[in-house]
Amino acid sequence: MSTVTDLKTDKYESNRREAIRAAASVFAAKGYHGASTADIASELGIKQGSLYHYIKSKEEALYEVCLLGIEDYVSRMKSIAGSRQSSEAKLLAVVTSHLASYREKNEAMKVHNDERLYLPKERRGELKRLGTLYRTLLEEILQSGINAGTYRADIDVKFVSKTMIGVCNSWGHHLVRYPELDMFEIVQKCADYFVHGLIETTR
Amino acid sequence: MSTVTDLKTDKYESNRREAIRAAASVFAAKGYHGASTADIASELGIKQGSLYHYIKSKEEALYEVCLLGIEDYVSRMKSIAGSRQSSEAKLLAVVTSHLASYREKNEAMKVHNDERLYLPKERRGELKRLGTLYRTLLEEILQSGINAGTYRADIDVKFVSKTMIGVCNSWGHHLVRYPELDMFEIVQKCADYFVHGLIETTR
DNA sequence: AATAAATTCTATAGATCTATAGAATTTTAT
DNA sequence: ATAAAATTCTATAGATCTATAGAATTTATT
Repeated sequence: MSTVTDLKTDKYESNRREAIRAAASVFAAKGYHGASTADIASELGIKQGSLYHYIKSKEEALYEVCLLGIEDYVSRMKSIAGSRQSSEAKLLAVVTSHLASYREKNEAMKVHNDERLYLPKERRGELKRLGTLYRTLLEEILQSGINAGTYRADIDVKFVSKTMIGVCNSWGHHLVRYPELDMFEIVQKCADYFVHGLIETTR
Repeated sequence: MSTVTDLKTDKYESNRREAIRAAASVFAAKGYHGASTADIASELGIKQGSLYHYIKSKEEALYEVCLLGIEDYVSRMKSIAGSRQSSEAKLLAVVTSHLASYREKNEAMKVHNDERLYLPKERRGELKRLGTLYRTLLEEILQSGINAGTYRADIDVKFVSKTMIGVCNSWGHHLVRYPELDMFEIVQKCADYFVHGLIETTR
């Protein structure tokens, strides 16, 4: 009996997830305001009005997309941060995870970064919490690299972490827009560049 | 007589520029699709319909804003690239110019970066040309640094230039959003980080 | 097969929003 | 001061677009 109820619920939930993914795709392509609920419905092969069986409002859809975009990305960061590796290995893993996130669930990530500010402030609390958590964990990785003597003691970890996130998002956009780009090549170059910079040294 | 005509023309042109600037401000705050022509008119203190005395369409306004956003920014790059300084000095100047551009005409720059893809492709030719020119000039600066032995010979100049532009745009966004940020501090840190990276070296 | 529940559809109210036309007003030129 | 030109306004046609209500249809249960 409970099995029956669960099955029904599961189907609804799975349809709902489909709807959120369709919204992600449409928002990523046209922007939140440029996209219509008819576009989303059309992506799902249903009529505009039917969409409201799964979402309460267009804004709710945006919120769900943004959450989807950042959640698994933060959880990956958590497991990297908690792992036993060198700071350098962690950094490489972070960049890989960040760019892979764009490649795999690219639309939701993009929407999170480009459109979340269109949500009313009251609705951004959880997103902000997750974003800050992500950056804090990255800062800790950097700090431990400094403590280990691998990285320069005079770097501003907050500045560097924000810069790295900016770089990853920038390349993430390129990856979404140009599917022919080789993700691993970019990851490699980013990590190398983050660590060694431009300058010629005797290594 | 021609003076008279010129004066009139000048006034119209100056009003038109005002309208473009208002559009920049509104597009930056609400996004192209989220902003209405009524918003722009209201910023100017006129009625929605009156706006069309100065622009042919909302899309034309977006185009003009994007052009405004990138033009002077490219011309500054030209003069830096053509100047007689070391590659390192040029790089610092580029970052300064890029971020200052955000600080001064911040809205148009932001709109260029965030909204230009909403223009139909046919209308993006000139913008693309200017953007590519900018990147090419940056690549030349990097290459001359390599040739001079200052920078590592094994860096991918195209990759690095794109990354730098990404970083500048990312910090540009922060600068627009948080006016309390110290631009010169960020410029300094970016330049340092670009060149030296994270790694501890005996310098 | 009959009944209940879930899903989708149609139709629409009520707000937009862009662009235009022509009238009213303000500014400039004679 | 009068005429001409430029600017702004009002009003509106014609397209949107979101969200809802209730009917029709499909799917699941007994």
